Amino acid sequence: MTATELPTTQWLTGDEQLAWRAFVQMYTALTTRLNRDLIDQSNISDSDYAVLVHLSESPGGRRRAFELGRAIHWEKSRLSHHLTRMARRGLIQREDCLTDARGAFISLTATGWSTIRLAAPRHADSVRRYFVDVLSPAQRAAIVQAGEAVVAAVELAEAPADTRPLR
Amino acid sequence: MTATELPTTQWLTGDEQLAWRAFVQMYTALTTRLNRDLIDQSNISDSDYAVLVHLSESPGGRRRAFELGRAIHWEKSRLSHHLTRMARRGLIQREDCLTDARGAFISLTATGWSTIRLAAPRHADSVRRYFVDVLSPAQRAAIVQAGEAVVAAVELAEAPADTRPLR
DNA sequence: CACTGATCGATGACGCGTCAACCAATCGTC
DNA sequence: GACGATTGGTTGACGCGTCATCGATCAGTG
Repeated sequence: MTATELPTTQWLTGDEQLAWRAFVQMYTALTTRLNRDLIDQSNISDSDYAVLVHLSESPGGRRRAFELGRAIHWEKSRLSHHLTRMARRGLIQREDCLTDARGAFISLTATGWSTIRLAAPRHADSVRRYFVDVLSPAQRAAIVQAGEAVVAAVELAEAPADTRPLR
Repeated sequence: MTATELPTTQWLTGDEQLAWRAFVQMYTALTTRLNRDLIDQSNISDSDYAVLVHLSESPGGRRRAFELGRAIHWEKSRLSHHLTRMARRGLIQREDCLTDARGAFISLTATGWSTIRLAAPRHADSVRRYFVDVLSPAQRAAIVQAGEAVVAAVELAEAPADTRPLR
């Protein structure tokens, strides 16, 4: 939802602004639409989806909470809250970890399994419909490269100063 | 935050998946980072920023609430809630509309003005640093075109069925 | 003028995400 | 093996976004 820049304030040049606005519009349209499809078709949010997919690809549909958190880049408190809500809806359950008494395993319930199995292909259809199918191979390639460059720039900024090359 | 697809479940082909994941990673990295910069540097969220920018570019720093909502694509209830919070922080204020007794004008306060004037150039720097400067002109052009295609596809799905071409 | 329907906006309830604080267990070091 | 630091995880408070509902006003029609 980051700010739609508006044309009259030229903090960015015309070209730069055009690209930035296109990008913002693209991802807002895309994410709101995909989330809407997910809710309408499968009654889960995109956050639920991320958790379910990751668990469904873990051995036994089961994984340590902290691993899950790392995999989907959520902080532990957000994860804990969300798991509580998903458990309440019967999608996942918590289990004790025998080898580390602090830890918890998160595992899919039968409901969780059937939910993700129904949701995944529908979601893939949506992704194809609004994204993959409307882009040329060249455009997709450009996005892959752009993604690498942007992620690298952001990670550079996030690295602590002493591990970062001078500039 | 829409779901990170994971490699082992091939609902999308390798190439498709690559592009989709690159896109998701790009916008999550970008939006969280930009929002963080905005909060750290200017003590406002990206939502605040969108409102402030739009008002600052309206005549007299003043605009009808519903126009504001349309411009930034917010539903009226979200807007109303957010304006309440921004008013509480002294960034904006509500004024009566003389020509339409239902309506409200939203206007920047002095604090709102100074906030956006400080925030905008810093935000532009961030956009340049993480996005504009790391992309080639060709990549930017590809993003502009991709954005148009995606937005068109989404809007097509959102148009009511009877205004939509058969397929 | 009266009626109907649409529009502008606010509100309450509720799920979500962040922050700060906390507890318990584990690891590293001496 | 004791002790401080780190790690895994939960909780409560609070701001945010969505939904449903509501009140008030306006516009169009007869």
